[in-house]
Amino acid sequence: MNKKPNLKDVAKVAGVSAITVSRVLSNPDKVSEKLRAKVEQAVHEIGYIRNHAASALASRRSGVIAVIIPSLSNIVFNDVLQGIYSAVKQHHLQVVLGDCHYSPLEEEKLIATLLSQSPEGFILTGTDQTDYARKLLKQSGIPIVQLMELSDCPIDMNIGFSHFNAGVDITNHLLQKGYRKLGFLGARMDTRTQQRLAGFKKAIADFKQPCQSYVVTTTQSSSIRLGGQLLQAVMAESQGQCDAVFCCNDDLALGALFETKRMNLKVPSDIAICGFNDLEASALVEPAITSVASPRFEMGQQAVELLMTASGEDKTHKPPIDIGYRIVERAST
Amino acid sequence: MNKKPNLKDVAKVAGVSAITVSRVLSNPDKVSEKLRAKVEQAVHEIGYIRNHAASALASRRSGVIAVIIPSLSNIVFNDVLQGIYSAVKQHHLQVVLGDCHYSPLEEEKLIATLLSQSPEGFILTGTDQTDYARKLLKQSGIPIVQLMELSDCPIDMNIGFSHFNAGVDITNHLLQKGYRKLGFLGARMDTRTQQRLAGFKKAIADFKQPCQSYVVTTTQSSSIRLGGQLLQAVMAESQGQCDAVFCCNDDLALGALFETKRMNLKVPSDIAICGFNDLEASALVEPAITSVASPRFEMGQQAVELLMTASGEDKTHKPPIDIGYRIVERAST
DNA sequence: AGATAAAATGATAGCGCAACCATTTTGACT
DNA sequence: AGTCAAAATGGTTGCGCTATCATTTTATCT
Repeated sequence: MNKKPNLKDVAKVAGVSAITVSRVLSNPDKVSEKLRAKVEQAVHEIGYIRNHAASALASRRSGVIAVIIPSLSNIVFNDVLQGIYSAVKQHHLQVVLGDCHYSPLEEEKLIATLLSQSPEGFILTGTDQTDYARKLLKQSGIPIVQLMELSDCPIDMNIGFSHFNAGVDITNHLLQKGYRKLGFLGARMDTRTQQRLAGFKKAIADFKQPCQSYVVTTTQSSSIRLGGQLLQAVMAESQGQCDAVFCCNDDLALGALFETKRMNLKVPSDIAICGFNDLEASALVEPAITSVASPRFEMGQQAVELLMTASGEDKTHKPPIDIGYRIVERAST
Repeated sequence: MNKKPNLKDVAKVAGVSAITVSRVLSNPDKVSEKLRAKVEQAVHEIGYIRNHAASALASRRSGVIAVIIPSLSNIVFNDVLQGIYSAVKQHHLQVVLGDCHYSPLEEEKLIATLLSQSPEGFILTGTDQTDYARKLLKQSGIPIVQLMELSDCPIDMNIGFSHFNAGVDITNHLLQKGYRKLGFLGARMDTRTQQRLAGFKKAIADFKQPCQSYVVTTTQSSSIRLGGQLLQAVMAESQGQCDAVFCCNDDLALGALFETKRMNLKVPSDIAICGFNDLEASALVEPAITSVASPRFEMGQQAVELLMTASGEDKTHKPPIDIGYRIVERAST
C-alpha cells in the first residue's frame, strides 16, 4: 500500500501549488473556477482525504464538539443526542461523545480526555461536575452548555427545565384527581430524580388536606422490570393503601402498569400511575400513562446553536434558558 | 485568558525537558519516579492537557476509531454502541460516531469525513456501502469491521448473524404451533428486514401443508404506533383471516399487541404475535412476546477487539464471524 | 493605452508534539 | 577503582497543513 496521499500529491497531479489545493477544500470561492475544477478532479481521482490532525494543528480549529451524557442506554439522552447530531450536521462539525455512567469522577476524566481534542464547544449533562472539571473547562475558554436542568451558577450557558416544578405539578395533578395516598417510585436517584422527589414532597407538604406519602427509592438503574418490583414494594410499605404512584420515569411507570395486571389492580380506579419523559409506549399502552413531556430533541439542537453563536471570550453571565415541560394527562390518572 | 499551556510550559515548571514531559504522558515507565512525580505535579498544577492534533500528527496514531450506524433512534444500534464504548474504554480510544440514516450516500460522505480523522479502525453497519466508499476504505489500509449481518464478500472483517435464517426459524415456529395464515409486518425495509422477509417466504414455500401468507410493508421508519396500523392493514388484507403475525421488530410487535386489545382479539388464541430483537418490554407485557434475541452488546465489544488485534496490513481473507441468535418463545405464540 | 484597484496564486514559516538518535547518568560486575 | 551495559534524559527534526504576507494576474476605470 502506497503512503496516504497528501496535499502535495494532489497539487502535483493538478499542477498547482499545495496552498491552492488547501483553499479549494476550505475556501472554494477564493479560487478561480478553472483551478477549482482541476483540483477537485485530482482530489477525487487519487482519493485524497485531508489530514484532520494537521489541519486542526495549523488552523487551531478542530471542527469538533465534545458531548458527555450520563448514560447511553437511557433513551432520554438519546433524544437529546439526535438533536445534537442534527444541528451539528449543519455546521460541519464532528461530535466526540462520552458516557460517564452518572459518575462525576468518570465525567472529570472524560472531560480531560475530550478537551485534548481541542473541541470548539462542550455539552454537558446536569450540573454535578467536580471542582477540577470546572477548572479545566473554564480554563479551556471554550463555550460550554449544561443540559437538562436549570442551574443557579452555570459554568457558562445552560438550557433545561425545572424538574422540581415538574414534580410539584404532577403531584398536584394526582391530588386534584382525588388521590390521597401517594407513592413515589425512584430509581438511580441522580440529581434530576432527586429534584422530582423534592417537588413531590413539597406538593404534599403544601396540600391543605390530609394525605399520605410513601417513598420507595433505589440506586439501581432504572428498567421496566424494576418498575414492577418497586410497585410491589410500595404496596407492601403502604399495606395496600397506596392509590397513586408517581414514577420517576416512564420505564418504571410501564413496569408498574404491567405489574398491576398481574396483581389484578385496576388503573386508574384502584391505583393511578404517572411517569416522566413521555416515551412513545406510554401513549399506546392500555390505559395510556400520564407523563411529563419535554422537548429533548430541540434542547439538543439549541445547545449546539448556543455553542456556535457564543463568542467564547464572552464572559458575561448568560441567564439559563428554560425550555419548559408539559404534563400530558392520560387515562392512567 | 492566557494561552493554553503546552509541553514547554509544563517542562519549564517541572524543570525538565519537553520530551520528558511527553514521555511521562505516554510512557510513564520510561521515566524515573522522581521526575515523573515532578512532572505529574506540574501537569496538574497548570491544568495542562495534551494537544491531540499535534500528538496525532507527530505520532501518526490518532487514538480514534470511527463508527457509523444507520440510526441513533433505534435501540438496537444503541446496544451495539454500548458494547463498542465499553471495549473502547479499555483501549484508551475515542469514538467518532456518525448516523447515516440508512442511506448509503450519506454513509459515503460520512466515511470520507470520518477517514479524515485518521481513525485506527472503522466499524460499519451492514454491507450496503457504495463503490467509492469501499474504495476509500480499502485505500485507507485500516482494519474494518462490518456489523450485524453476514456477508459473502466483506470489505475486511465481518461479525453478525443470518437474518434470513432467523426469519426462517421464527416462521417455522409459527407453523409448528399450528398457525396457517401468516402475516409479515415490515417497516423501513432495510436489507436486514428484507432478509427476514425472505426467510419468512422461504419457510412458507418449503412448508408441506397448505398455508396462506400476507405481507404488509412500508418504508416508513418503525415505531410502536406503526405496529398497530400495520396490524389493521394485514387484518384488512386478509379479511380477518390472518392468525399470526411476524413483525420485523419488537416495536411493531408491541404496537400490534396493544392494537389487539383495542380490536378485542385474544393473543395467542385469535392471533399470534412474534417480533425481532427481544427488547426488554417484550418480556414484560401481557402476554409476553416471542422474539429473536441476539448478543448485540457483545457484537459491539467483539468488533472493537477485532479491530485492535488486526494488523491492518493483513490482507488475508478473514471468514465472517457468526455470533448467532436465539428464538425466545413466549406466551404470544 | 496607462494607472490603479482587486482578485488569484504562491512561498515561507510555524502550529505542538513524538520519533529518532545522541548524550549523560546509573548500576552491576570484575 | 575500572569497565561495560543498560537506563534515563535531552536536542533536533519533521509530521501535513494553514496563516500570513508577497507576488502575479486580471478587471476597471479615466
